[in-house]
Amino acid sequence: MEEGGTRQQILVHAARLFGRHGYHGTTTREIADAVGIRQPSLFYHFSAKHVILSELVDADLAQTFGRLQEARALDAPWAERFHYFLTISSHDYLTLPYDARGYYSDAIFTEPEFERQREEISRFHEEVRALVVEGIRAGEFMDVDAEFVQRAITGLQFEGMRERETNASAPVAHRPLQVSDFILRAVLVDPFRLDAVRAATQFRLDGAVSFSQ
Amino acid sequence: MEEGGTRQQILVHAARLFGRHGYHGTTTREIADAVGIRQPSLFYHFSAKHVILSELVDADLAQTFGRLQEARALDAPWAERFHYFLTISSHDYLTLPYDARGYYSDAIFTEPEFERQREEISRFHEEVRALVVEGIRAGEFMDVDAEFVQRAITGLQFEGMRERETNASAPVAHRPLQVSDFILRAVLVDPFRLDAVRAATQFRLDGAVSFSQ
DNA sequence: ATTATCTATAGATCTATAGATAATGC
DNA sequence: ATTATCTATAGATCTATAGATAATGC
Repeated sequence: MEEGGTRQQILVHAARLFGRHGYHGTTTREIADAVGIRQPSLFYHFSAKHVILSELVDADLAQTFGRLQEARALDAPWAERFHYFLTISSHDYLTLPYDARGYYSDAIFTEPEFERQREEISRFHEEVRALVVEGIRAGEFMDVDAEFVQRAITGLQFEGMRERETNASAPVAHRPLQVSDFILRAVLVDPFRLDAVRAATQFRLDGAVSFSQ
Repeated sequence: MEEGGTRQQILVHAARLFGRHGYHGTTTREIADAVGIRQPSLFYHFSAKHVILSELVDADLAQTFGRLQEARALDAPWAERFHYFLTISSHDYLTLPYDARGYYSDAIFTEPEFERQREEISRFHEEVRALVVEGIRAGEFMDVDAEFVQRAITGLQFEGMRERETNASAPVAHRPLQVSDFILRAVLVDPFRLDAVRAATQFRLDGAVSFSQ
């Protein structure tokens, strides 16, 4: 085997290009040029163009699902679990070698070849909403519309990703905490709990990841 | 003259298709089919495909810029001006005959033929950030990162738009207030001011537009 | 004459396949 | 023999133009 080299380069460059110009706005020739091979050579590594995007999305979803379960399993108030999930998942995709999420903003998942991804994304959103509902039931969150909050998270994370693409010099180090702080402050029954909640997340991440803020 | 009919239909259907499949994911044939004319007949009304998107974006930007200036000119605390702007502009694009914003999510504005739009969007974002900074200076808003807030707004509004497309039965009537409430609560130094701020917006809109909430 | 459509098609892509070629490993 | 590339190209688009046609208005 000893793959890695070219195959990984294709994924990295495809992710960047899909993020910048959309799936349909990126040609297989452009990806190949970026990698430094001829266009047909792509098809030795991937059977079709859509398989490249599928693989990127699958990897991203698997990681994010894992983070969600990790956060849910914490023995802590729902606000802390939610804040932790938002911080760690934002951090994840801001530090990936390629930019996930950039390609989510394309309205690509309406197409039949991405049906599986569409279903998984929808299952993921369901689980995020369930987390919000737990917080509401526990009396920690306002009686917000869970779907709205889930959409707000998606919107914020997409924008965070886009920033990374459009503004290379952006100080992304404290973005993950900004995302989670922003959302928690908007939903907490007692917004002044935020400092303590953030401190708990920072404590959990200490050693593993370091944030400036 | 007596245009209107076909030309307007092209704009409406193109907007819907661009929103659903992206600019590059939509062909001129699909637009024409939706309108009920042959593909080349599009070019009698628009000199090129990109002119259709340009016109849609221009109309949307002009309206939103107008709303921003209307809000800035209010004789009221910055929190109220900001809340009013967010509510009215969200309401605008949720009630348009076609879905603006859907096509913003495509990473289309990196292409040279949309340079003017890119510049105007960037000028618009600058003005939004300026509004946030005024609120911070006045001591009404937390010392948040204005760029982050501006991006949060963009993200939330994109998602609101996407909801409209993917979920036809969604109760969008109260979405505008949800967007503005969510953001204000996240940035207000005193989150408990929100009820009064929202009431001021509702009073301003009374008669003009009606919200359920 | 003007307006709005149509058919036919040029010319430029774009994805994917076929089959050759070179390098490496047994 | 296997792995990874290449050249050449088929076949399917996709945008846009050329020029014909029908309907309306003077």
